[in-house]
Amino acid sequence: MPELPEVQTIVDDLNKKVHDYKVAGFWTDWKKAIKLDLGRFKKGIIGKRIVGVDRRGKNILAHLDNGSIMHIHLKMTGHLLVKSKKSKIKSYFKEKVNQYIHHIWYLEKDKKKITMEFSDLRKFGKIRLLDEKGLKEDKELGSLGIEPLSNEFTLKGFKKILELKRKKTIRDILMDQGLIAGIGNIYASEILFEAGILPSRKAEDLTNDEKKKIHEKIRAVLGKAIRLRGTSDSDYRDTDGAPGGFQKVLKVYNREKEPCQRRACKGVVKREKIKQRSAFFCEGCQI
DNA sequence: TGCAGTGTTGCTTC
DNA sequence: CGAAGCAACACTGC
Repeated sequence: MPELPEVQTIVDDLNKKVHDYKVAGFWTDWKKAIKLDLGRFKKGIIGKRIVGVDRRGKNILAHLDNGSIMHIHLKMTGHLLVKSKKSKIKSYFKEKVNQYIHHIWYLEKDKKKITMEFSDLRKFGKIRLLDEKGLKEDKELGSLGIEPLSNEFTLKGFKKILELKRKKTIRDILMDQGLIAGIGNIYASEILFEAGILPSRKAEDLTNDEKKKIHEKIRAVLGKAIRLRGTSDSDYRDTDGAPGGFQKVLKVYNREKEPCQRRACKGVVKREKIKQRSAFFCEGCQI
């Protein structure tokens, strides 16, 4: 399940792999994922060059040379794989990812031909096409909150969010895309563990020191996860089909009943359903 | 065998 | 307005 670090890894790789490539063709067997008429979508992308890729929260934005933007959301099980004749498909990659490819972009630069393939087991992923104006006015992207790794995400700004949503739990706030963009279940769990704060704590009950700690850990955990190329706890893969590395250093997420990894803590990792979703935390050292 | 669980987000309902 | 529940899917695990 790609969250900010996974999407950032994909974006960085795409900038290396598909930059300046022209869309020569597009194939799909799951039209439902494309949020406009297929003919219009194809017409809008074919013949256009990809001039850059970036992201907003968990959303991938591929900019084309006519100013329009392909907006891709991988949702829970989406992968973007870039393949050339030369690229070696690793064995762990064949197991799963390949059989769920529902969309293929055929890309060309000079004589080089590659593909970008969207694998999506559960078919929740979606693809949109926006023009420059549409991007600015877009309701969906426009409603996203602050980028937690940007310079604008100051402690002061974070405190303001907590003040605004004082009745909500810190976990809900971290995962609310309209407040802070890009954090999902995995990183919310890990951030709160590192900060030593229980997910059920209400924003209004946090001390200044605790707020500062959480703010610090948001940036530290996301930063470290990007350096490790994301978390492949279940099925995330990068554009080579390779897993990330952060799952090896997860402290609480999906580690129910394991002893807490913090030195001197005799606690055990708990899993609790909070609003239909599992929260992972250590009873011993998160307060 | 069968059914709950899984996670992201938008839509519906109250 | 906000919160809660559910649907969009398909596979895993108990």
